Amino acid sequence: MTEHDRPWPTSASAAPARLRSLATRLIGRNAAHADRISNAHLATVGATRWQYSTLVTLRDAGPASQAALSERTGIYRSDMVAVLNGLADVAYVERAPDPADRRRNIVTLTPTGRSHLRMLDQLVDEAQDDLLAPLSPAERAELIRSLQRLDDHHSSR
Amino acid sequence: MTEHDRPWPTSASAAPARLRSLATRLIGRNAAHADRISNAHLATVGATRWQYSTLVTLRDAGPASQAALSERTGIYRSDMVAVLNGLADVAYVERAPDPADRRRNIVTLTPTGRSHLRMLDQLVDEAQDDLLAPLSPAERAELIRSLQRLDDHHSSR
DNA sequence: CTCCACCATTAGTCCCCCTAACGTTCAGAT
DNA sequence: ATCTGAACGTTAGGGGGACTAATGGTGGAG
Repeated sequence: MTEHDRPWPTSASAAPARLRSLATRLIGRNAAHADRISNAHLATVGATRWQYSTLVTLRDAGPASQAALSERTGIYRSDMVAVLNGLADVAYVERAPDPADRRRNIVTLTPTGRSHLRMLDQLVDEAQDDLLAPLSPAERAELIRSLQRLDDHHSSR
Repeated sequence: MTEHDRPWPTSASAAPARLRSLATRLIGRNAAHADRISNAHLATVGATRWQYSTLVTLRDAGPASQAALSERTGIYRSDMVAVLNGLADVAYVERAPDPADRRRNIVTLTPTGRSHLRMLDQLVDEAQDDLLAPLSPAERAELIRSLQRLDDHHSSR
């Protein structure tokens, strides 16, 4: 109980065990690492994670409205506007009004955008490798599977 | 109604498989969940994660300077000032000048702060349980172990 | 004594998540 | 045919967390 009679450790710069084993804290810290790493890789060609998510979604699910892109990527529709502005400025994407519903824009991936995306795929793969470097392939798969289950559980609600 | 046959799928609100299996993305999304959950639990008694990290560090490693607390918690020295102001205002912590080095403040956990911390411990435990709900105990341990290895790897460098 | 390093503190930047509000357009009910 | 509610794209802005810069005070080494 009494600790007032002994001096405090002056060095010992490690976090206490209680903190080190907190899942909420570990995930937050690794998210910071992950952001730093993937931003660094994508920045080498002037791209961002938001742009990548959007382009991938267009390639995989085809042309879509901005609202659909928002929902699929998780990017807010307010922010999606700026992302698409950036992508349209360099012609990776085309925005055209939907003839069937004039509230909508139909966003389409251009051939230029598609080939640019292939480069981004590589950069993103490198980022995954950097982040997961300490883990074996089996451990990586297991980690991803667990994280997917957590995300599904908390997203569905 | 007259949906015709549009070339793009109108429903299908799920993210593409490529995105769903990206570790960098999964960690980021789960970090958002984790932040939301632990903030919600701690907010029930008006506490924050920064306060909790600081109090735990004081309990586990004893009184320390603000710089030491910064290094151990990962909270920036600039932000630590405000955290300690808040904790000192409610007397969970005491700040006293170090007689041996007058640049330093010696921060000490008060008895009141110690008992408050026991309540926070419970709230944080509940947050861990909420976050990891879909996983078995073994899976939780495995996940935490992997995340620790990732964090150690990226922090050391 | 001087120079450099460290300490606590203030102020402010940047990015990301999220809300609010607006005008437009659609669809369903009256 | 009109009214009402909702969805769409867009603009503007708040708020939190990570981080930088600059300052005044202090300590240690040469």
